[in-house]
Amino acid sequence: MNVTIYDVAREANVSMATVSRVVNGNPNVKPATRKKVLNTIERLGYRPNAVARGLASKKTTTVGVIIPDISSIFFSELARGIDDIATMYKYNIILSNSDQNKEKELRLINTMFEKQVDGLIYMGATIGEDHVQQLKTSPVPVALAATIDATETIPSVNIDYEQAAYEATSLLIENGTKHPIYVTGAEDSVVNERKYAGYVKAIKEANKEVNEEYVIKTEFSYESGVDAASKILNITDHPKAVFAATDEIALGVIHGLQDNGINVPEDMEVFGFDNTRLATMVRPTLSTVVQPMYDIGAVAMRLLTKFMNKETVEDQNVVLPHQIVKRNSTKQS
Amino acid sequence: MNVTIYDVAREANVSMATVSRVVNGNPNVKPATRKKVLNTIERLGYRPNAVARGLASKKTTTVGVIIPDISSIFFSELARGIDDIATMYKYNIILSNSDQNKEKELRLINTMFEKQVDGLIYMGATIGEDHVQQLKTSPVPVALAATIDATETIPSVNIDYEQAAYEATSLLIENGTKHPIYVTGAEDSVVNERKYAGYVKAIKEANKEVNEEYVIKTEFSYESGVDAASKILNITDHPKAVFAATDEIALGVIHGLQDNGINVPEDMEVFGFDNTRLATMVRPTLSTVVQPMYDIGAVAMRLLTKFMNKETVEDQNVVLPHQIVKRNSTKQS
DNA sequence: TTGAAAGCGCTAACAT
DNA sequence: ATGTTAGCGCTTTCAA
Repeated sequence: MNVTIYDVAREANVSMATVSRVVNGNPNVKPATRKKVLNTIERLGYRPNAVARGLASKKTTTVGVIIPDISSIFFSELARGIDDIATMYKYNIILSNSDQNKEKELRLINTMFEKQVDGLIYMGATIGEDHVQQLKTSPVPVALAATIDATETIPSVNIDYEQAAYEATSLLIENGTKHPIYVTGAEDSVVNERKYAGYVKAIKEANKEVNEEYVIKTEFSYESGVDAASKILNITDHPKAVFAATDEIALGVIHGLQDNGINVPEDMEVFGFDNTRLATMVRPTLSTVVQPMYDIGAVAMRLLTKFMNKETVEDQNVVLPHQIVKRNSTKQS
Repeated sequence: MNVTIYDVAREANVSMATVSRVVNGNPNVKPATRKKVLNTIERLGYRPNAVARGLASKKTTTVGVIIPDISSIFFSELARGIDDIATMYKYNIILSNSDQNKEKELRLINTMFEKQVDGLIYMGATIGEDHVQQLKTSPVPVALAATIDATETIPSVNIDYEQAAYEATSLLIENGTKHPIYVTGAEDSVVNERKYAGYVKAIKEANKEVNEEYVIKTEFSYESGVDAASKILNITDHPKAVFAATDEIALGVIHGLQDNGINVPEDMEVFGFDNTRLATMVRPTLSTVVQPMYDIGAVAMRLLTKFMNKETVEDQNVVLPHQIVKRNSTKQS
C-alpha cells in the first residue's frame, strides 16, 4: 500500500486536515507545524492522490482535448498551444483523436465527461446538431478551437476565414490572374464554407461570374494537391494562379506543377493557407495566409480557464487576426 | 448535483451493487433486472463517475504520455500510434510536453503518478540517472518509445539505430562517395550516439579514418540543415554526399544546396533518417531510413498493456525492423 | 491554528 | 442473483 495523508498525519502528530492544509498551501498553519509536516512528507515519500482529491473536491485539474488527428502538422501545432497554456494554469490534458468520425466524436465527448474533466476543448470540422446538443448540455465549460458550429453559440477561437480567403484571392487577381483556381477539400464544414465564400467574393468583385470548372474539390492532402495539378493542366487555357485551401494541398500543387515542367511562380502562382512549417520548407517558399495555430490553441485554453474560474468573459467568440505573407510562390507585386 | 449510482438503484428498486454490475457488464444479473436497470439509467441520464470508480478500484484506465514536443512531425506520429492502441484497449491518454527539459520531465513523471495513471509511456532523448531512478521505482509499468536509457533496463521499443545508420552510410559510399558528410544534432543521447556509431563503422570499413571535418553537429531542425549546406559548400573539395540524422535536417540540406545552385542528386546526394511524411514532400523526393514511428508508438502501448495486465513478456526491449528506401535524392545504383 | 467527522461516488468482498 | 457494508484517500464544513 502507498503512503496516505493519514500516515503522514499520524507520523507528524497532527490531523489529516492539517496535512491537507499544508499540501494545499493553506496559510492557516503555524510555520512550525508546516515544517514538521513537510518533513514527514519528505521522509515518508508521500505523494498526494489526485484521484481521491478529485472525488472529494470535484475538480480534476484535467481538461479534455478532442482533436481530429494529432499527427497532422496543423492540429499538432494547435495542441501544443493548448498544452502550454494548460500547463501554465496547472492543468493536464487528456488528448483523444476523433478522425472526424461522428460516432467517435460523440463517444469521446461522453468519455471526457465520465472522466470528470474540468473543461473541454473541441476541434472538428463538422459539428452537427447532436454535437451542439451534447456540447451545450455539458456539465463543464467547452471551447472550440479552429472550429465553428453553425449556431455560433459555443465559445470558440478562430480567424476570419472568409476575409482571409478573400484577401488571398484578391492578391492573386491583382497579380494578373482574373480568375484563380481554388483547390479545396470536399468537406462540409463551416470553416470550409467561409473560405469558399471569401474566394467567391473576390472572384465576383473582379469578374461577376464564378466558373465552377476552376473550383476543384478534392481532399485535404498533399497527394490531392499533386493530383489537382494535373487536373489543372488539363483545363484548356487554364488560369495561371492557384489558391489552395491548405498549405499541404498547396505544396502538392507546386510539386505536381513542377513535375510537369511548370515553373512556379513564373508560369503559375500558388497561394496556400495556414502557414504551417511546411510553407518555408518548399522551394519556392510558399506565399500563404497566416493562421496562428499555436495561438488559437493557446487562446482557446486561456478562454477555457476563464470559464472554469467562472470569470465573466466579454466575447465568447474570439476572432484572432490573420496575415497574408508573400514569399516566392507568387510574383512580386 | 449529478445523478449517481445510488439514485439509479433507488429508482430501479435494486441495490447499488446491482447497478454497478450492469454498468460493468457483470454477467451475474438476471436479464430482466439488467433491462430494468438499463432503462432507468437511460431515463435518469446516469453517467458513471470515472474518478469515483478510479478511487475504489485503483484503476484509472488512463496512461501518461510524456513527449518532447507534440508539434514535431516525428513525435506526433508516434503519439498517434500510442493513442490508437490505447483506444483499442479502452485507455485514455494524458499527454504532456517536456521540451526535453530535465526538471520538467522529472516533474511530469511525478504528476502522472499523482494522477494515478495505470502506466506510463516516456519519450525523451537524454535519460539520466535520476530519470532511471524515478522510472524504475515507478508504482506502475513504464515503456520507452523511440528512447533508450543507458542501462537498458527499462522496457522499450526502438529500431537498430546503429545498423540503420551503417546501412545508409554504406549505400552512399557504394554510390561513389568515399566519406559522406554526416549532419546531426549536438544532442547527448544514446540514440544519437548509436546513429553516429553506425556512420563511423561504415566510414572505417571503407577508409579506416574518420575525418572530423566531415561531421557537422548542429541542431535537429530544418534551418540547421539549410545552414549546414553552406558550411559543407565551404569545405574545400567536399564530399559529394550527405547523410542527415533526420529528414528535417535532410530537407534543409537539400534546399540549402539548391539555393546555392547545386543539383541533387546529380551534384550531391542527400540521405535522410526517419521517413516522416516530409520525405515525399520535397523535390527530389528523399531517400531515407524508414523508422516506423507510428508502429513504435503502437507497439510501446501494446507492450504497456501487457505489463498492466501482468502478462509475462518475453522480450522487454523490442527492436522493430527498419528499412532503407531509395528515392530521388540519391543516384540510382 | 487545529481537529473531528461527514461525505465524494463507486467497487469489492462477503452474505444471503 | 442480489443486497449490505466497508472502505478507496482526500477535502471541507463545523467546532473548538
